[in-house]
Amino acid sequence: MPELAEVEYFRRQWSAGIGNRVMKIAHHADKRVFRGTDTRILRKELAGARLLTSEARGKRMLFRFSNENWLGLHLGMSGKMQTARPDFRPQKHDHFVLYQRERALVFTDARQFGRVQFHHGKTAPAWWENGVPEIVSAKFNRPFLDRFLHRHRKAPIKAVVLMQSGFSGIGNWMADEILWRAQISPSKLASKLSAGERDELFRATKFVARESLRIIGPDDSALPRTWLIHERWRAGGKCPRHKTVLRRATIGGRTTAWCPKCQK
DNA sequence: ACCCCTGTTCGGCG
DNA sequence: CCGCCGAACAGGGG
Repeated sequence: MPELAEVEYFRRQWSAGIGNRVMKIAHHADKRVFRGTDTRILRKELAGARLLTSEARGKRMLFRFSNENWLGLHLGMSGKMQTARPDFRPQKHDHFVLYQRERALVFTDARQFGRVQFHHGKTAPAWWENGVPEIVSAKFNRPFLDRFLHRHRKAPIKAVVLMQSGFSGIGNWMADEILWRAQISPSKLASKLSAGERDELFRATKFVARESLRIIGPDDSALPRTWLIHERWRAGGKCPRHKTVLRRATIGGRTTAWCPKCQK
């Protein structure tokens, strides 16, 4: 589930712990979510540290703790976060739990495509500063979009919209939503978009990102019924505009749903 | 049993 | 060297 909006939702699930100290940590050290991270150091440094702030950029999250400690989280395909009672007992897929006096901050990820990273230092870790603009920021503008489309001109637009180096936080369902709204066929090469289509792509990208972030919840149930997301996985799913049956194919390596009538 | 999956990385290849 | 593509990762669900 986790794309930009869900990531933001899950990030906030830990906000109740801000200002509070970590008393104890539970984790499954040998699990893939800790690849590249020394969990002994993570445990040692975070124990006793206070959670200060958190931020999300695209699908990535950064949690800042006292004593110059930083925790990076990525939810992968199946990651979730929650705040639980302080006597929370981790189950099989609860790979990382920070216990505070009054609650437990839980990171769960069955498929383990997600990731837990740790950094100790005065400033945010190097991997946090990747230079990719947030979609809702002014830095994601037409010149940036046009340059990005040109650089990836030989790829189908669906694949381009999935690239985190340009469309920070956009995943499969948001990409389909954006292209449907912009009325662009997902298989069209980036170089083939007209100026008008680039305009629509820009507007749709901003709109879907902003609206999703505003409406955020643990799933898609709060999103408007007029959005494509409610139809895209259903057998016989129809275009919300004029009820044409949606088409499906693998494009850019991912299952893609689109309306053959309005997306050209 | 078999197939599918809202993500990312890596090696092959053009 | 650049960049696209498919495979691999791991587990749950239809």
